[in-house]
Amino acid sequence: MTVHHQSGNDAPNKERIDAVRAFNRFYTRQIGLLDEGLLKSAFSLTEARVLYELAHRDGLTATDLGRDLGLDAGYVSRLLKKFERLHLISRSTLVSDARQSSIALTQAGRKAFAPLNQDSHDQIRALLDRLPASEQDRLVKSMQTVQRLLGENAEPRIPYLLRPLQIGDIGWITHRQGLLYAQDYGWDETYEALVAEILAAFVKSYDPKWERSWIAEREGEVVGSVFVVRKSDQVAKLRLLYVEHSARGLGIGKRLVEECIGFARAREYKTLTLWTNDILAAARHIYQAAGFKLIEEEPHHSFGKDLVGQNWNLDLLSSARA
Amino acid sequence: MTVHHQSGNDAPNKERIDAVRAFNRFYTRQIGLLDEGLLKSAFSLTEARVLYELAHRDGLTATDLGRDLGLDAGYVSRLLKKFERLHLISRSTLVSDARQSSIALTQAGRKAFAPLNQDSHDQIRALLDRLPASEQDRLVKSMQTVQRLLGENAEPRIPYLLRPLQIGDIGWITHRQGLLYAQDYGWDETYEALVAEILAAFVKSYDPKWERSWIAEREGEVVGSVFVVRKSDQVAKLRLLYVEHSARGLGIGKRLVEECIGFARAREYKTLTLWTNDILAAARHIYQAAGFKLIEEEPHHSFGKDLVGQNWNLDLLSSARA
DNA sequence: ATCATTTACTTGACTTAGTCAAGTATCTCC
DNA sequence: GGAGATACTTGACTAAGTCAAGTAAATGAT
Repeated sequence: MTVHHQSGNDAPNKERIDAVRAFNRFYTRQIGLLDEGLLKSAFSLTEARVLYELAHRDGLTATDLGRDLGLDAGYVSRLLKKFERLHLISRSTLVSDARQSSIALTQAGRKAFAPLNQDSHDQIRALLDRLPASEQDRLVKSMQTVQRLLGENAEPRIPYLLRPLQIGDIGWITHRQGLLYAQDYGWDETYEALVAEILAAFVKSYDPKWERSWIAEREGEVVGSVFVVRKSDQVAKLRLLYVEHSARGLGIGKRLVEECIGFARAREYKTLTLWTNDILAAARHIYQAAGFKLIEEEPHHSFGKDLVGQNWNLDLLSSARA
Repeated sequence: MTVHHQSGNDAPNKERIDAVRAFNRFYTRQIGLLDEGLLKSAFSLTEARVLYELAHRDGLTATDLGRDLGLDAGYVSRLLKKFERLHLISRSTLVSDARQSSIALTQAGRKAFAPLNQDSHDQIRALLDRLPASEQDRLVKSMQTVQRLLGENAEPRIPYLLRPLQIGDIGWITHRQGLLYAQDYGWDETYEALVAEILAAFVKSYDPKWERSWIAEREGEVVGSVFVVRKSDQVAKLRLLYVEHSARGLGIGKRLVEECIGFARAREYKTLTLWTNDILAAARHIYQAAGFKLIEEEPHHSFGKDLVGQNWNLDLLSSARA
């Protein structure tokens, strides 16, 4: 929870490295324990891993197996030969490449794999059973985070999605904005309080016909948000736009602002206005690109800093539609 | 972020089990990859693990090693014999038990272990280097969560600690209270908004001489909090007491209330008052035990529910000191 | 079209890491 | 003082995996 200003230095420090090493030792042992429980079967651990892959993916070749499980090619060859002898798999030479064949479990293969699979399933179930549901969720979430961060960094299928406000969001957004602006610009706790105040008022006086919020979610995590509130019949105000560092470059900020403009236009507001500070350069670029014009600037002392506040307006009547 | 009401059913569902199994497969491979990189050394993987243990812990016996690393006793015996032959370890029979001996790395042993250790360190460093610092932190945090949840559930050395408010806390507390009361009692988003409003006001008008907050932290995570605000010269008000489910039973609620009482007494308030709802039984027990008296009850409709609000007072002059 | 190179897989020969069971010395608990 | 447990050792063994050499097919450069 320590707030440290952005250092710009991403070098992994010793504590982090040691923590990862400690986890590796821990999990080596953990996997060892789980594997012990499965050793009574007729198959070795590696054989079971191969069967698992075959049961869950189609059209694998010997090379695929070796690569994905980290096995020696010769060893894979022998394993497959053994499986073939036991009629657990069938191979069909690929038409595209006569050297390779596509390997599939036979009916007998599936039957042999089933108890193995069940044992492993039961074992993990027993492991989870020791924890209450909320902790099970935390465990799974943490594992997925580890996997995503260490994995091939494949971009998620859906880069992000927008959804309306849910319970827990306004606290979360307050928390993140409070920390973010403290880290990036050294703002003090009064900014977080301001966010809390604005969001509390938004919920309390929420008028669904004239006001709206968008939460950007990525892989189940909130990575940005924006709010539109009614100032008058004619004027809507865009508030509290933010995007997490980790989700920048995906066009989320632009998209959020576009949603606001579209909503304001649909509700036939004449003007969309917003207040921001000149140091927030990334946001300013988005506003400018969307057609907002700077109306006035004024220095002020807030959040423990000397800042320059800016009011920007978008004329919804004259501005061209996207 | 889905809010589901407490089901009371902790049975691990299929998705969770599958997610854990997926993680195990992933990490088996991950460890395999890391191990490959270390195989050029003169020591086998298991030998390296044994050396690591010996380098980091004192007074180990052969049995300790076998148990902690999951190795066969005979195999450990042979490994140690080999290390002894190479003068990497020395054994000294325990005075308490002539069958066992305490094993320690010799100077030569440390020297042999150093490059292994460095390689492993460098490898993890390279792994982390691919991630920005913020993601490195998330990785480490997630790993620690996994380790804690799957580990021996050893109670942390320090069960919890109290600290003052920091940036990010009020948002976090709003988030957690919003979700907690939605899950447990079905309260709607207006409760979260109320929390946000109260906390925003607390920060904005904070008077350090007369007001205070306590955040309970456990293993780096916020697990509870309470606030005392000034109502008048004579009267202080305790607000927003909560403790996470995962941290209940540690006496944190009681301790937080005691801190409030101690503070109110030290500031020579005459009365400590609080408002709560009758369904919050756990909190009520704490207040009663601390000497609070129920002053009045009143039904009200808030947070989407019919509730019974209660005002409780503690007379700080007449009540006995703890 | 041809030939060198690479890739996919196979096979024989081998080693290593680990298991199992039987045995000795010592300790613990009645 | 003796039955049983524990800490380690040792001999006999084998499953698991490696390495290198080889074949057949595909690929890429001329």
